[in-house]
Amino acid sequence: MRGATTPELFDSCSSCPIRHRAVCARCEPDELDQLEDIKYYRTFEAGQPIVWAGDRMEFVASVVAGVATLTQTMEDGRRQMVGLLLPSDFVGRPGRETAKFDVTAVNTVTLCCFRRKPFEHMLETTPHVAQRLLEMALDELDAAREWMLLLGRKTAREKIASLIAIIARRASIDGADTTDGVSVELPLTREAMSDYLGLTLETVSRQISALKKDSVILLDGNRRVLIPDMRALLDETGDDDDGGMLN
Amino acid sequence: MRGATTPELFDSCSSCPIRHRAVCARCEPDELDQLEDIKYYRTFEAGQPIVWAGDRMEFVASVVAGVATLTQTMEDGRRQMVGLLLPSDFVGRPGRETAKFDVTAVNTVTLCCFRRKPFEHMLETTPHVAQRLLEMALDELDAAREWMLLLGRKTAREKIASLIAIIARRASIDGADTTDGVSVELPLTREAMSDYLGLTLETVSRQISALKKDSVILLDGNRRVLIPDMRALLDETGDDDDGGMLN
DNA sequence: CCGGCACTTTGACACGGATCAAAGGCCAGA
DNA sequence: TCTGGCCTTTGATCCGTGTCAAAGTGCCGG
Repeated sequence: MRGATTPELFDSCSSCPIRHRAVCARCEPDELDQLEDIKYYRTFEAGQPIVWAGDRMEFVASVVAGVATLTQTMEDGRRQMVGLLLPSDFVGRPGRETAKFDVTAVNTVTLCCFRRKPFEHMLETTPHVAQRLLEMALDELDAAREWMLLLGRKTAREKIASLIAIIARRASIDGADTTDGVSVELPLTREAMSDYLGLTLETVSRQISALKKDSVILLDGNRRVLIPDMRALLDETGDDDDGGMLN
Repeated sequence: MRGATTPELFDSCSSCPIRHRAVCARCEPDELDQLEDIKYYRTFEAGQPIVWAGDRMEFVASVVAGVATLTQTMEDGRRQMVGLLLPSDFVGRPGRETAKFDVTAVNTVTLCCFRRKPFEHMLETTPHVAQRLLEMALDELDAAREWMLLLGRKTAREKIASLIAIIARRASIDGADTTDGVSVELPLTREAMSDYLGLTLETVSRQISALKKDSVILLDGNRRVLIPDMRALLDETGDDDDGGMLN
């Protein structure tokens, strides 16, 4: 998941065709050449599996465009999302032979893939890549821990409010005007939201309706959400801070 | 949290007084000198707070002995454990000024602390330390994701069985005989278990009683658990694999 | 324009776990 | 040995969310 990384890093390496934080920030030209040799792009359509848990992983990758999910499934079909991958997020784990989770495209996804073995080699020889990856992994760990609080202790209503707040925050990273009403496109179906939140899709639907009835949110179609008052939404999340949404 | 790191790494640097994976494996003598300068030990008694969320963090640390927890608390008192820290686990985050979670000693805890600023400096100049920390962070991320499945989708009974299995696995890393019955000391109170699992302590108690009634576990006092048949316990966890418990 | 399909909403009811309450162990200190 | 406090167990009841069912909505292709 994308954490609180500085936008400058993202753009600091404009000569790199990847233009991607994970491997691009602070890259030297010869390192970029090295990357060029081992990288390739792949595109996946909405709903398509990217990897299945247990598959052999030949690559690690960066999400360039689109949204993908990381999920775990139990034998009887119970499913839990454990990662939501947005552009700039990293897929795969250096040093791991077989995937541990299912990765699925939510909409059209473009990945910038790196062959795993050479990428691992580069990790060992190019210190700042390991440092950058460490930073990203720690951001994800923080996000995972917030998510654990949500899963373990929040009510269905708080979960929905939190999810909308999380998506709104990410969508408005480059500071869209927050003063009077924010509009967000939910990239997920009700079912995917339920997998994220540890609920059923019926409960998700009911709680969204309830928040609408109470004018905390407005719906435009059933994917676009209008937030008339961000403060009011944040009050519904159960969090004591604003998650960096307010000034 | 401790992941599937090789025991060799732990012992590979016997000259290092820290004898600790995070910073010790593959250390060169001069790097060890550098570490010596910035390290100090601290001990905390059972129940004592180690840091509060929001506190300024002057150090990062390794757990040398004892058990500590990472928890988040909501305004109304709802609490969720988000990390269980055992010996060799890492505390704190390089680059972070203020703690994000409460850290509490469960029993007597000894930390090997490193002053944060110099440690961060060493991270930048000593590549293999960043690589090692990356590996540890990714292990923790995997553990956090398993935990998310537990919190979001497992029943109370499955949660309890999973927790006992997790503790049993860690306790018997150096291959205690698994063939006929394993005995594990639970380091946590029922309340701490409930914080781990996203349950109430009453439910924890009831489900432990139920597993006992069904002879999946036996109790010796109420902290020591005997597992007559590991396979039977693992069947109760809802997981499809054995989590590396069986041969 | 219509039909079909996937997604969503709403309703009725069931059930697992929370809540409230009280009693039972266990250990440290007097 | 007795006492007080903390942890744990057990019981009764309640409520939030899951489950099952059916109807509504919107979109794409024919």
